[in-house]
Amino acid sequence: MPICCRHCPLRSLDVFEDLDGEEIRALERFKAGELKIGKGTQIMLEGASSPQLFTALSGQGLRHKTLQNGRRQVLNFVFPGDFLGLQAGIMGEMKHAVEATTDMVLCVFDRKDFFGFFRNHPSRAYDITWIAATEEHFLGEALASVGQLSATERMAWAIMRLHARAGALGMLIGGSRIPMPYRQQDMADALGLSLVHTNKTLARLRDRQLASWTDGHIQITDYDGLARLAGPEAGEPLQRRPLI
Amino acid sequence: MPICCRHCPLRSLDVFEDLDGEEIRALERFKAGELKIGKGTQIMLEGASSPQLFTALSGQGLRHKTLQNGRRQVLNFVFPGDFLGLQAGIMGEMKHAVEATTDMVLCVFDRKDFFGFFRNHPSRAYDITWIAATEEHFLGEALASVGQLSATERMAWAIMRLHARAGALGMLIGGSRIPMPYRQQDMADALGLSLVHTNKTLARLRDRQLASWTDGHIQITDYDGLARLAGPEAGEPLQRRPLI
DNA sequence: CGAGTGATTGACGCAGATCAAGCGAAGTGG
DNA sequence: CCACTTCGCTTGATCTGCGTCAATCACTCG
Repeated sequence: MPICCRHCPLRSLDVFEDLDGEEIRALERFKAGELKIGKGTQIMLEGASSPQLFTALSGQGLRHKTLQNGRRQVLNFVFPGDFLGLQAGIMGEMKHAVEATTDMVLCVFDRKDFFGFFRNHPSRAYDITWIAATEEHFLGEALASVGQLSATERMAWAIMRLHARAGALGMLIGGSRIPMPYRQQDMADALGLSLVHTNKTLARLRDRQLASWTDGHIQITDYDGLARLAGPEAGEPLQRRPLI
Repeated sequence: MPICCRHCPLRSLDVFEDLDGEEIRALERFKAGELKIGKGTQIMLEGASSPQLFTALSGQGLRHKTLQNGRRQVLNFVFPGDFLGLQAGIMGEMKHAVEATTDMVLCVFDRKDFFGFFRNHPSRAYDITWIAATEEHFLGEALASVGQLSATERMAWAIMRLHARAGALGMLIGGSRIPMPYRQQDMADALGLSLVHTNKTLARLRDRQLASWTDGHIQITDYDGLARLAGPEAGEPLQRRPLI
């Protein structure tokens, strides 16, 4: 019943690197199963040492961490193909929580097999390091955005990134409509803005005919205008990347 | 003339994991040389594919990225033991710049040997992934600080982190005096604050007898008070970590 | 001694936070 | 099936933390 990795619908996408037959078989041996979860489910808790690692196969979610003062920082949005739990696998404990915002299907791996897999498959180990380095790069960009851009620019940056990611996964509707199964509060917590100001910033983007967020989707109406606000880096297409 | 890894003065510190003789010899073979650079030198440029990777042996520096609008985000401060250039090694191109703020000595590795080293030494590969995951974790914390904390709290957080890092490396003077070879502008760019407000925030910390930054050093005068501002996570001691 | 760099301090203005109220859609339980 | 609650979005009014501008001071260096 679980999808065999060789028939994984994600792997046929251009963004994901190809693997040869032997490599795929190794992955299938590593794979422990598949998990369907409902929207709103907590996938991993902050501070927990999850016994399992996951790859998102379908659905969306978000990574976030909660501070002592009750405030919350959204670190990233989770899309299909994302590898979840690397910190638990490597460092022994999750440093942020992961939660599903739609129903999701996850590919499950056992943490106890992780080190062996890493050791016996150096190319996959390299891929995992690539993923960690890329995640690090993303957080650096996010930090620069939150630290140095205005609310409007941050929002444009976030929309550009979401557009690039959704585009690479073939999730865009009509080329410019991005699935957004999140609340404005989630976006606010991602960009370090208040909910109210997030709402008003979105209203301004709508008035300026740049993009509008309605009904669970963001519709981009002026890509170049957004890109000008967001800075050049935000528009770059995603690099081809490994899929574990 | 270069220090042999087996006599590396850093490795005898408690924060760094031990390696057995064979592992050390492998590191020595990977090591291409040593580099002394003067303060102010650019070690790696944003966007460049550095032919070399480094480990900081002594001195301090900073990682930063520059935005299109001319503003700058400092991602992290560089301390001895830090591995520099992972992104160039893995992703082919640095996503941020690294610059020395004091004279530094760097341990040099050739990028062309990197993949082979990674493949032939799975434990080292694991260590490198550990480093990437830890760096990711740090950036997540930094993002949460910049996104959700007030100027005073951010400053307290930064000082706590610097204290922990300097302490683990035995760089503290009298247990609470942290070497700070940076300008207030650097701290401002790290915390997403203006220079003026950074200065005023420091003045407030000084008035409240929490910490004072003078003469290239931060003196902590009320550790618990700072910790209360910064949040519990900031005070945690550093995990033991690999040294490449 | 003049020029440059970094720290410091005051005055002022604004982007964005906070407070408050209202709205529609979607439960939900009696 | 209809009150009643809850949740998320929207909008206006007000407040404030922090940015910006500007001037001064202390040091260092050629």
